Amino acid sequence: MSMNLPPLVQSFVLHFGEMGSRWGINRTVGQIYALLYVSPEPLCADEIVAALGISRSNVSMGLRELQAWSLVLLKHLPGDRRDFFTTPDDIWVILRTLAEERKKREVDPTLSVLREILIEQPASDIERHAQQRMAEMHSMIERLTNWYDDVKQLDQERLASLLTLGSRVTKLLETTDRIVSLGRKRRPATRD
Amino acid sequence: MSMNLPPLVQSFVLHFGEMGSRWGINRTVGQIYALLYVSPEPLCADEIVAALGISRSNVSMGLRELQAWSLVLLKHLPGDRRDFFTTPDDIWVILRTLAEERKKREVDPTLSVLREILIEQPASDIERHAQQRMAEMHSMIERLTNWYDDVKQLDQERLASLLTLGSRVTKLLETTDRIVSLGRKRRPATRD
DNA sequence: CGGTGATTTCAGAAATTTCTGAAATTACCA
DNA sequence: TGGTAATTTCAGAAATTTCTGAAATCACCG
Repeated sequence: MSMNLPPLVQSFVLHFGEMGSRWGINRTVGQIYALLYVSPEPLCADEIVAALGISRSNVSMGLRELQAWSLVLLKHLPGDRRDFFTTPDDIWVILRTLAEERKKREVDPTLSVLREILIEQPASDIERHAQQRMAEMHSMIERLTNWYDDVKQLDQERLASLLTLGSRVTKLLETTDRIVSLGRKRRPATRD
Repeated sequence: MSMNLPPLVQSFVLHFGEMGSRWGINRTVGQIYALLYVSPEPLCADEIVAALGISRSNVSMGLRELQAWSLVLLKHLPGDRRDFFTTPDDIWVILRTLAEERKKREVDPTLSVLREILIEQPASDIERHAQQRMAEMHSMIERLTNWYDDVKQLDQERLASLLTLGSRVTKLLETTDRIVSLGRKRRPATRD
C-alpha cells in the first residue's frame, strides 16, 4: 500500500520521514507529524493510515510517541467517538516544546552523569585529567542551559525581537560589555 | 572482549555510548569520541581497540565518521608511522563545530526542501493551506539560522558575555524593545 | 449487562544498522 | 623493487529497530 496525498504535501511528508532518523525519531513518526502539521483539520488514526499507507498499529505507536514528545494534541469532535489529532497552531509553541523535550532527553542525563562522576575521588593522573576535562564540559553545558532557561521565560514578542535584533546583538553587546565588565570587576556577579 | 579503563573514564565512555544513539551517531562512535575527549594524550587506533574492546575495523569506521564531523584531529608523532587522534582542546571550538555540523545535516536540507515546495503552484485548498503552514515553518527556521549566523561570528569573549548576561537579557530587551518597536510602528522594518 | 467500534498491545517478521574478520590497499623504508 | 606495518574496505553475521496482523482491551451505548 502506498501514499495517497496531494503532491506538495507528499514531498513534505517524505522529507520529514527521511529526516526523522537524523532527529532521533523514526520515519513513520516523522511522516505522521508532518502530515498533521499541514492538515487543515484534525485527523483520526484511520485517515492517517489511508494517507500514509502504513498499518493501523504503527500509527497508534507513532501517535503515542508524538504524545510523549507533547508534539500533538488530542481533539474530540462532539458525537464522534474517535480520537482526532493536530499539532499546536502556533509555531513558536512547537519550537519551545521541541527545545524542551530535546533538552530533557539529550542534555539533562549527560549533566547528571557528569555531576556524579565529578564528585568521585580520582585514583590516578589519568582520572584526574579526565575529571578536569569533564569539568570543562559540565561548566559549558551548565552555562548554556542557564542561558536557555532564561530565554525560554521570554514571551513571544520579546523572543521575536531578540531574534530580529540578530546582527545588532553584537553592537548592543559592545555597549553592554563595558558596563557589565565594569560591574564584574568591582564585585563578582552581584545580581540586584 | 571487554573494556579496559579506569572506572571514572569508563562511566563517561559508557554514557556517551548510550547517548550516541539519541544524537544520531552510534554507540561506538560515541564511545570513541568520549575516550579521546578525556585522554591526556592522542591515541592510536590500536589503543582505542584495547581500551574499548571492539574490532579494529569498527574503530577505523568510527574515526572516519568522527572526521566527517570534524570532531577529531589527526596527529603524527615524529618517527612513528601510526595515526594518532585527539579532540580539539578548546571546548568552545567543539561546541561551534557541533552546532555547525548539526545545522548542515539537520536544518539546511529541510530549509531547501521547503523553499522548493514553496515556489510550486498549489492545486487545491488543501495544498494552499499546507503551503501556508510550510511558509510559517520556513520563516521561523530562517530567522533562527540568521540569528545563529550572526552569533557564530562573535569571538569567544563576546559569546561568553552574551551567555553570562543570561537573565539580564530580558531587562536589556525591555529597554531595546521600545526603541525597536517604535521604529517598527512608523514604517515596516526599515533597517538603517 | 452484551454489542460494537475504536484503540492498544505484543510476539514475531521485515528492514535497517552496526560490527566483524579476512582480504585489499596504502605508505613508507631499505 | 620487495617487505612490512598501518589502515581501509567490504561481504556477510549479529544486533537492533521498526512494522505488522491478530488478539486483547477499552469505552461507550442501548
